[in-house]
Amino acid sequence: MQRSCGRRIRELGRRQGPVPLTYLSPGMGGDPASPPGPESRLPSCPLPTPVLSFPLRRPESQHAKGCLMADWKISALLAGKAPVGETVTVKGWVRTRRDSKAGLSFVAVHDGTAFDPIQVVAPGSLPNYAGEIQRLTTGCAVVCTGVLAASQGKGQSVEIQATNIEVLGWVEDPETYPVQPKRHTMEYLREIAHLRPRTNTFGAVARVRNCLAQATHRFFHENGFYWIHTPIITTSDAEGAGEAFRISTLDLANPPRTPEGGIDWSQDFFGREAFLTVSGQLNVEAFCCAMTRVYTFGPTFRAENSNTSRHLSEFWMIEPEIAFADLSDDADLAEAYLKSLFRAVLDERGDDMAFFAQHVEPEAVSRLEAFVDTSFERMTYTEAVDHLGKAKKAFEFPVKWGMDLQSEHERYLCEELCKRPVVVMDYPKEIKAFYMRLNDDGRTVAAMDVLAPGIGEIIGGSQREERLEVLDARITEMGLDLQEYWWYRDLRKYGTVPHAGFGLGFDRAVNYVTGVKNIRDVIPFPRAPKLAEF
RNA sequence: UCCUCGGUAGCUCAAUGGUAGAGCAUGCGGCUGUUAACCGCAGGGUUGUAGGUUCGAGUCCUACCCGAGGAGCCA
Repeated sequence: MQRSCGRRIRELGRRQGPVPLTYLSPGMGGDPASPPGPESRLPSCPLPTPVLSFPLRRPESQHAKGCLMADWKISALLAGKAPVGETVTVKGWVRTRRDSKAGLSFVAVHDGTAFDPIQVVAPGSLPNYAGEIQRLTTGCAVVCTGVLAASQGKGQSVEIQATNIEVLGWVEDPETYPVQPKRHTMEYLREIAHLRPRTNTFGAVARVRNCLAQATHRFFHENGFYWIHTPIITTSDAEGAGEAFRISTLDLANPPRTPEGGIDWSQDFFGREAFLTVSGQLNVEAFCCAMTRVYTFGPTFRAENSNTSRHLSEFWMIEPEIAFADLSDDADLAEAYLKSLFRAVLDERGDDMAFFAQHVEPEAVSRLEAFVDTSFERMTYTEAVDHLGKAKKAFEFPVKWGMDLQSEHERYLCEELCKRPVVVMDYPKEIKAFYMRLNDDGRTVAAMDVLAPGIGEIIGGSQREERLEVLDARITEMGLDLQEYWWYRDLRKYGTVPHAGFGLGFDRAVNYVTGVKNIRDVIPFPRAPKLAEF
């Protein structure tokens, strides 16, 4: 069933015709326009080589050149991609060293390509054994060459019988090297954000995060979406999505003034006030109303003084937008997308997920498996309020129609009442943004929140108001300036169509998948109030 | 930003208002195809910061800084 990349590209080029509102899972391939079957499956191209070198070199080609060694990814060696007896070289960092005075040392080396390190057996006969090998400590950078062998000990299938170990980088003061081969708290690791990628926990988080990002692009690509690079800098601060960071090149100590005494922004870099984006949605709607299926995936900035385990000042958001679609289509998309993400992690990062299940969150794997197999519960806001009113649980805040749901209410719905992800739809218009489509009842809008057990609101979305006169009324009603939205309103003047979309907090998705509780521990270098050291 | 709890060795944590300690890590020695190895010895401290109460403060009080949990804002 393996197919060449070239043939696959030709086949993709042939695809035409309508794309129905059904969603494929990444890796499953398949053309929705044709009946499902083996022929429609398009396996993704296998990664071409287990070696780490770039440009890519296969071990065989090196042999052909008379070279006896090749650089291997540790993940490939642990996966049995190299034959026992092969001479291999790995490059990485020491996790632990255990000595045997009988004349050998065991060095666990990791290179970030897999959760597990590989065991390098260093015999006492190495010329630098006493001088260097026995001085190796956690964190040293090494190049190890030797013969791949079936392990004599327990705990690993293969190991490297070293014939040469070169130490490239020493740890200059092992006593104060912050990463020790022991359990560290996440709070401590956060203070050494430049070194925490070397820990097994954060390495696993980084690989899972990458897997989710790749799976995101794969899902949208395979379903006919275009990735739109919406701007980071915006001149609109009235998007209703929270406080924005101002950007300016004016001299803060001595800014130009208007006659009235205010700051004269017309002399600033962009000739007007400018901010970091709080959402790419409004911009991506312009491309949606031209290209049908689009999405953004990039950083987003909020200047809120939020000190919680769920908020960052700089975070990554994914915002798909689909034309000729309503709220129900939007919910379908959210469900298909989330399931494809989690399926990818289960398929591709079993080693890391096993670690999370063992040490971080016992349910990490089982709840993802359940997630991809069960459909989301769906209910209207009005039904949700009903359920909450009948709940035997005592809430700190009373439930009343018209009020926004509190965290405790959302948790009850998905964790206790339904025990699965829940999509709550059709909220009172007073508590939602101006661009959400007014329902026929006149008092609710076509908004939805996806609530996931253990993480809360992971997706917020809506059908957009495509009727100009209704949109204008909502903008005015909420005290906003019509003129500020002139180009957004143009989209309704010229060939308007029903469309919908949502925003997924990417970092929150990583929280959910890994079971890591704090959002500051699933992003490489977190930014939050009073936190921008690295 | 609000409420609650916390900050002691490189890390994780003990210590009734009365001599600051353990495990791990590090160094040295011992032992072993080891598995966060194990055994022995050693070094390692302005108890978050600044004040205050007291004969005496890690411990009590005040302010500030930092962290955690919860809340608000939201993704």
